[in-house]
Amino acid sequence: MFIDAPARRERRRQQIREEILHAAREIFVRTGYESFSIRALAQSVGYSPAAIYLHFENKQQIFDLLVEESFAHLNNELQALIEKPNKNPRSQLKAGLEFYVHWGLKYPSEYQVAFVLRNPDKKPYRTHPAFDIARTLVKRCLAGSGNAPREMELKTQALWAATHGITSLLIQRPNFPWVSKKHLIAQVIDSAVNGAINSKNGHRK
Amino acid sequence: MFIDAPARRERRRQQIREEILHAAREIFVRTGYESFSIRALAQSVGYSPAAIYLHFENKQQIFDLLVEESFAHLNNELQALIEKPNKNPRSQLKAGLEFYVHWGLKYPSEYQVAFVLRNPDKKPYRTHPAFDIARTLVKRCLAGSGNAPREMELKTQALWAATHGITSLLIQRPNFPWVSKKHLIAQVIDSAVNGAINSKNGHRK
DNA sequence: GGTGACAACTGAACAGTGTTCAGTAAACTG
DNA sequence: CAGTTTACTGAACACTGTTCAGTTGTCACC
Repeated sequence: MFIDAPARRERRRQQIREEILHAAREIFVRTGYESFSIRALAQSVGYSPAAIYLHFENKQQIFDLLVEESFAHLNNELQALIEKPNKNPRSQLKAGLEFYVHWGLKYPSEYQVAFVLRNPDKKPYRTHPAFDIARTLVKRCLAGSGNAPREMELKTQALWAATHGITSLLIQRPNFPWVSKKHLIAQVIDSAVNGAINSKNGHRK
Repeated sequence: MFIDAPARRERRRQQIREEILHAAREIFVRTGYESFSIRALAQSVGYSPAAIYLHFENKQQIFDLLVEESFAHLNNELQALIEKPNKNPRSQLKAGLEFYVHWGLKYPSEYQVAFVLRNPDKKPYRTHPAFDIARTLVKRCLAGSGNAPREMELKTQALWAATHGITSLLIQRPNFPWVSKKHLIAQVIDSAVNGAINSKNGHRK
């Protein structure tokens, strides 16, 4: 034998975990997190409901894993976006924020679970990688401007708040008579960025 | 008899409805909407769960009524605030938005039910009175500036988005390491307002 | 005062939900 | 082959929102 049975079993376990998660994601995006049920998940993978709990702690953990995976993708794409060197920091920041909004609209269920559902005091608090990226972008914009770290953090948080606001509203209220989603996103982000980063070379129209 | 029995009964019914709603609000604000249950409500007013359905259509309707009532209060207070004539429109707008945020933080459960929960396509869409107030404030600020109605609407929506963003984040993530809630609210609102209303007499520090 | 109509209310049930646990069956180990 | 470990299930628990047949109490009319 080249691989011992314990390792073989562990591999098999991992395989099943992923199979369950895969099915979970399918149900999750198809029916939304609100009607996602362990029983439906179990049935879709051909297990009894109890079997799910041999592989996962509880329903919340499954949500967390799905969301984490999705946000890892967002993170990668954002990272790639900000590594393009030919753009100035300011428009890179804007592009990043706009990308964030569109990503949220593309994966509304993930976004909702991540940001909209109650998040009780679990964990000391892990900041989202996307937020870290925003912070470095802000720092780039404000490099050599004499801004204190505290102030940069404040501005990053303000940027996030505004961006989150338009994202979550567009997700939650798709049928509100928005005058123009595209212009609205641009308006929110432009205002927030202008308010955070003094537009030395900004020109008001 | 001065009052006929049907009217007497109807009055009694109304009284009970209000008693139930009162108890519902108490549970609602104490335990949050997530753990609000018809059964708990029934027990707290000394009825069987089924009795609740003689007075209300379903759980959602009870939520709706509670939220509506709360927002009516917000609306009144906002209305009073904008009728103070001694302030210029711009700072009135800011004050209104700040008031909105603080109101949301004061009544987080109501705010969540109103804005955070899925709102499927029911009704053609009733805009919130608070939003209407925001619109008139924006119009006041931009009076005689040559802004088209569409543009004013866009700016109002953008203001709302940013304000909602900071409100909902502070509600959902009370334990995030916010650098300063007070400054953060101010930063978000200032940026949004500056971005929406050209600051003729605005001075950057 | 007796009787029928109607309103208010309840007990029990239905169809769900997340989660646990004793017990079984299969797989691996010595 | 016996014994241990692992994977899994059936059934149950404690909930949830909601419905409905049946019971009680109140009122109006004869």
